[in-house]
Amino acid sequence: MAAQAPAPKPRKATGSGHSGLTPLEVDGPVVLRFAPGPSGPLHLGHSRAVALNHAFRGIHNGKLILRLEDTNPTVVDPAAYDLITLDMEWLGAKPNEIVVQSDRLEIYYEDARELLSRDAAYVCHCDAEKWRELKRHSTACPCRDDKSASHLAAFEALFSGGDGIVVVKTDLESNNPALRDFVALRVVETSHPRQGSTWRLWPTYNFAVAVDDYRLGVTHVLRGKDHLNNTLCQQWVYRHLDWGEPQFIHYGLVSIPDALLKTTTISEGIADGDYCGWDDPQLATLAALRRRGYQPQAIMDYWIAAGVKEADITLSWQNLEAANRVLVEPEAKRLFWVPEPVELILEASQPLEKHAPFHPEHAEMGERRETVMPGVTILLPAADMAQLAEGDLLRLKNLCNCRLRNGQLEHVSDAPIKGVPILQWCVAGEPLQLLRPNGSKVEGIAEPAAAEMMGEVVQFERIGFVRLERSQALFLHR
RNA sequence: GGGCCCAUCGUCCAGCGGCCUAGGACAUCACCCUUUCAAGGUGAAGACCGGAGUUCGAGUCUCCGUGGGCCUACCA
Repeated sequence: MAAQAPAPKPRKATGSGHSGLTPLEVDGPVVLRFAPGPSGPLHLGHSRAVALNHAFRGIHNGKLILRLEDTNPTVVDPAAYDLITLDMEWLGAKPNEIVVQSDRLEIYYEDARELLSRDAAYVCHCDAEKWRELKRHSTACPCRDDKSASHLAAFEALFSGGDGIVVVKTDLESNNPALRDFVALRVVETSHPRQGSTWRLWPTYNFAVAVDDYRLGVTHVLRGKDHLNNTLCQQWVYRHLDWGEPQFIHYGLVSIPDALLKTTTISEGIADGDYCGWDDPQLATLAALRRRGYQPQAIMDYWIAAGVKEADITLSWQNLEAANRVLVEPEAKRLFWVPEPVELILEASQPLEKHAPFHPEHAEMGERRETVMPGVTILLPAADMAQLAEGDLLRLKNLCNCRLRNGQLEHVSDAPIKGVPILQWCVAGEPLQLLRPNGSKVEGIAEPAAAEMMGEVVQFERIGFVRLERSQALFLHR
């Protein structure tokens, strides 16, 4: 309910600071929608729309519809319906209702008939190129004002065969070429993953969106600025049909550096073996971020902080990482991981005890204990060892101080000594390959405790946060 | 070519005519702390795209310029 405000205050500010969002102008219940095309799972770019719509649903105790826009049978990925739903749930934005456009074709047909009978649309049989060319010069095609034929009859004929499109009349004179007459329905013979070949007449984006937003009772259309002209087109449908309009709100475009977001390119890359799947850690799909250990809350918070300004913005990975670090740091267990290990024998007169806390500030999280016997082989990072020379002192972290002599480690003492280089080490452990988002891989050995933490986000000391998987550690961020 | 939208520190946000000698977060730099190069503490550096106007007064309003983005599909 939105009944808290006696009068809907236009441009109400105040909202900055808390959730950060300025509440919507409301007059009754709020219905929002997130409307992706099911051509693949969601990526980081989509998550902004999810975050904003979800946040406003929360503020106004409204309803959020997930609308799957699958009116182009040629680009539908049947798996995407479930993947998208799952991604939304992961983000904590489970929709109240899911609608699929291909289930609603008859609704679009009905509204198309109404448009035709009101002379607000026409059936056109012209060549596509020619029609476009005429439009470019603000001139009507012969079909547009052909009163001799029944456009309604021509429309019905399209169901059984033949070519033709249904066009919504707008203003051909408009000096904005993007707004002159637009196609509402066209023939697509390709079989649809959900509908098969039951239908051959499919609505286009602008028409289906206008119909659905109205028919589903959407009160606030919140979407990117790239839809500015689409909104103008869609408003023609509202006017032709005497429909009340929802409130249209546009936020600026986001540019996401170093990220491949184009669904078709990704799926090609998967097919070619460049990526292991939608969750390949090199990608910026939500599946990939989830797999690497990103917390949904970090992503949601990031977008809420960005708000709904109309200025275009650039995503800062660093800032997103910082938001995630805040969430992950208090929970992540610390672990040694020795990259590209070199082997050295430990010389000691008695067994040594390792006591390493899982978290330096949370003793209650326990510690890693290990008894190290004299004579065992210690694994140390090759890069660190390269810095040391014969006779140097070094400290095996949380264990003891050693002197490097004759290719061996000579136990010297146990208490830490100021100024002595501290190295991570392990005796034996889990071979774990570190996989960075740029695709690079480093072999290494993690201490045995890692075996019990599969699936968890942990912090490899001096490396950064990673999420553990079977034989891999997926790099999250520093 | 045409149209639409936008313009404050590196990034994101705040600022809605005087409270701004422009504030915050993250990033950066320095120092402190530290058996992690994480976290934490202290401090520093860092922006109103340009030009006209309106006004007693402009980051805040108007116009022009410049820059950027998007749309101009029988894609979504």
